[in-house]
Amino acid sequence: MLEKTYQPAAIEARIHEEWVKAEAFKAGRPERKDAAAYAIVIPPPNVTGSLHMGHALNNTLQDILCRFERMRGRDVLWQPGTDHAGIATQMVVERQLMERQEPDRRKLGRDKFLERVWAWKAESGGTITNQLKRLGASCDWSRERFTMGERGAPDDQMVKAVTKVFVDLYNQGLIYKDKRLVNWDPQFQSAISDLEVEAIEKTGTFKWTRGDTDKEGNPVALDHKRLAKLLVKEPAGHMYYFNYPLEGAAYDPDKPETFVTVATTRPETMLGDTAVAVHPTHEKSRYKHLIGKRVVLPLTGRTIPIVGDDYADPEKGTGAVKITPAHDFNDFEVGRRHADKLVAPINIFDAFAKLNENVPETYRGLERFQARMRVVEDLDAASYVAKIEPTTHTVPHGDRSGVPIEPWLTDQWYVNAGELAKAALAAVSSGKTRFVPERFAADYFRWLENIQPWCVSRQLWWGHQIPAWYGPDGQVFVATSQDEAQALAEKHYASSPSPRVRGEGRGEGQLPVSTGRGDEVPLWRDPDVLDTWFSSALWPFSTLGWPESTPELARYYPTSALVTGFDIIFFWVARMMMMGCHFMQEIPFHDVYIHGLVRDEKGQKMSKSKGNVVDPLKLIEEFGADALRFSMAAMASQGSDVKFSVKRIEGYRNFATKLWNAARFAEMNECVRQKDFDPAKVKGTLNRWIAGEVERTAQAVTAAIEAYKFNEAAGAVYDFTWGTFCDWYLELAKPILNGEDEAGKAETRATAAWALDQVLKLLHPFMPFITEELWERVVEVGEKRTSLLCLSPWPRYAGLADAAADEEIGWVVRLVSEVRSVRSEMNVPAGAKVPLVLVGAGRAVRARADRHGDIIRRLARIDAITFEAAAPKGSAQIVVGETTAALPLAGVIDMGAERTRLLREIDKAAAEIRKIDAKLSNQSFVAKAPPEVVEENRERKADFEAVTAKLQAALKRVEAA
RNA sequence: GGGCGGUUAGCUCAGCGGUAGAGCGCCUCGUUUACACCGAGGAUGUCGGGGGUUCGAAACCCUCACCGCCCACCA
Repeated sequence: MLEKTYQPAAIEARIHEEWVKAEAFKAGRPERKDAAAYAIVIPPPNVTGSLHMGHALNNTLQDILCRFERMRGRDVLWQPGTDHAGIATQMVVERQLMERQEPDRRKLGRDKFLERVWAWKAESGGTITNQLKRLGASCDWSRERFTMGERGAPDDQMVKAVTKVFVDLYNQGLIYKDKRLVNWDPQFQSAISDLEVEAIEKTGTFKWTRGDTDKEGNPVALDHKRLAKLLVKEPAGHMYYFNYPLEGAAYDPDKPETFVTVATTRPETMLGDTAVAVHPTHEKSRYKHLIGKRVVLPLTGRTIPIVGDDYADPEKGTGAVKITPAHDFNDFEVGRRHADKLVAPINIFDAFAKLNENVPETYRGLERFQARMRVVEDLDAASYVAKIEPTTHTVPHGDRSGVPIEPWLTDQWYVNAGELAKAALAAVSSGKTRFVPERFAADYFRWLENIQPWCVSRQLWWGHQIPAWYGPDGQVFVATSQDEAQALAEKHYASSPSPRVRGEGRGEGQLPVSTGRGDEVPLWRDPDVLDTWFSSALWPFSTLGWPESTPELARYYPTSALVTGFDIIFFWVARMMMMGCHFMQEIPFHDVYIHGLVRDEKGQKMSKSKGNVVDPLKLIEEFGADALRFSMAAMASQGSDVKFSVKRIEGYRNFATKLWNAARFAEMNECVRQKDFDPAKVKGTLNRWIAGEVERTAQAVTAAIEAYKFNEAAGAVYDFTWGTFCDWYLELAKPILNGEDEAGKAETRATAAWALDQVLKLLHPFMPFITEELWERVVEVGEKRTSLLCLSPWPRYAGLADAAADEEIGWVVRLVSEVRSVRSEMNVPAGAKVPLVLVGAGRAVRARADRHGDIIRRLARIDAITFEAAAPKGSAQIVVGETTAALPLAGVIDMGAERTRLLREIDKAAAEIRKIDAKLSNQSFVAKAPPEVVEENRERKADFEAVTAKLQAALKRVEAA
């Protein structure tokens, strides 16, 4: 006997055990070896992370697809795994060191530090996969992969994949080392990619202009103290105007012909200026006559040229722009164009963004915003500051560190993304890979079409170390292993003169390499690691065994679908497309389904700092995994964000209980499954009707999942389960199940059991635990069922719909509903049984009423049904299609109220008729609208007219009484 | 600056050319043996504003307003 309510906690754990024991989710189950394959690779969560609502949404949707396809008989691989998440994980461990007051990573050294990270991974690495299991994720857990492979195993296949991709791309000229400006994160002291930069808007408040006077007319000096205070609090948000004196002119701030004014939001960078640019030809370019002259760069003693360059916009700032090639992306390009006239870019910062030895001694070692203050003060002291204005501008910040990034000139490794993007673009424009919803393809195109070289080296320790070794002369040897690098180096140095040792290299793990001339040179390995997304980009094929050519790769690649959030289309989807197309010569997936973000009730992004994070595990504990999953599916309408709602989850918990009780009802009424039950062969009207409804629902759910319309699929199965199966079918079945007609009872029991099974199946992708439990516990001809629901076939029916049954049950439902409605409106006590008179019923209606008399009596709380030619006096009257039903309630109800009610009904019908008439009397509607629409309107009008006639008759009776 | 999305019942959202919907909340009633995590009934909308296309617009087009997101060289 089933308990009264569904208790998820214990059941979920046990059901999960059963799935595992049966290896239900294992890809390549022998009985499916001839079935079509269906594969999804999981977006690998951070290995040391824990489940958040975004994961819950993402994995629920994937699991719905996988379970659905598995039930449709396909050989499903849902490939699980985790990501090493370079920066994020390294940050966590560094913070741990700090909190425990242990030596920082630099003091610890690389090896010891990495040991700590691996230890942390070992400690917390299982958390998220266990949480995914709690959610019910039907991954093939035996195939779990980690982007970094096994610890200390350079031969690990996941590591080999990364190394091979790097080496191959290098040998193909698609990876190269370059000295150019990168986004430097001074917090991590690492380069980051363009995508990891977030533009944050800043607005200042400080305002000062040379020549300002106070009330007494005295000039107001720049308040250094106030400025300094402000700069500490908010370093950005101001535009500074500086005068650069013309070389040879006697500088006078009051004589504009003696200087050029430049504007900047980053004053400290002036120490690295190598030019001033003005527009060479534009009519509004007020400085163009100065091209070729030089200005004295204050504070430095250097002079720099004024160059003509289109980049200088006469409409912006002062029309003259200072050029700092080492610290600004545009300036770098300008500097490059005028390299013949300029000194080399002057790098003024070190890795911490403190001023380095390239600036005058007095500024060295200053942190960049202190430097900003000092520079402004010193410039002002010499009257070079023209004005300071508050401005609103966007300042690039590191998305993880949260500090302003500094464009910095360094050597980094780059992937020629422009080249790789070609195939990735073609795959989507040709339709081989499809975005759902389609509009996300536009973002994908826009980004890939304008893609910049991808900086893949990171100055971190946690990650795949770049497989490049350097000789003392800086010669690079890119190789899949140290041995191979040594061999390359030996070959190289055997044929070229012994390199002179330049500097001492970067000193790590130096390897001796024989030159073949009896001496040795040291090799050292590049200490940098690869961007985490570099290894994630290989995920669809690395997890399947690449670079080996494995059976899994042959069977499951390209994968069927990818399910992910829009926030990582660029980071991940586009890069998988690039790498997949390049290395596999084949797209990594056919469909990319993009879902939204999970937000809090107010629509805010969930974040730890806001404290509005909801823990899905808590929700699972409180409401069950099924309720959480169902609410995710029901709220996941295509392309829109999901606003989390506890009420909603609670509602679906109630839904689970409802289902549970429907099963309980079936059990109590001995609705036992019959082995060879055929829904096409049932005789009873009610049973024929529910069979048709099952078919319709199965088709709707199937179509919706196929179209990735998860909310529609969830809605269809919800409505059917609650609104059709529970509210009507089971209620209508009660009189039969309690009745004397043994044959009808037997058929209804069998049909109810069958229909419940279909509900369990249709619901299983959404609510796997409760459905699997009920599948097992509702007995089959007295014996326990041993099959698993998750592997049982998906409902596929055709031809069960029966129009006559639909019509008849529809009539019963409407009659019952109307009677209930009138009773309620007329304040008939809920417990009172009243008689029902069917007025002027023909043979067909009589037969119907006889067939379903028990049902009508029970559900509408009627004591007797009789047939009369006219409604008895003092009746409430109801029009149901062609039938007029009367409730003789003289003395019980207020006939005045009944009159009002009828008038209201008549008004409603009249309003509808007016609307339809307006259409039908419109010539062009009749002429131009599709005939079936016109016909439909005519029918509707006729129906309303018939109803009105009956209502009028009813009204007459009431008024006569 | 460019682009995308949103604005529908008190709240959260579906619907996206042919009769305005759901869940929650609200009101009334209910010990009817599956379920009060329930049942029955009910109220509630000039579908953001303004134009247009169409026989017909919540839906398509234009425009405005507001909200959100993404991209963009911090003069």
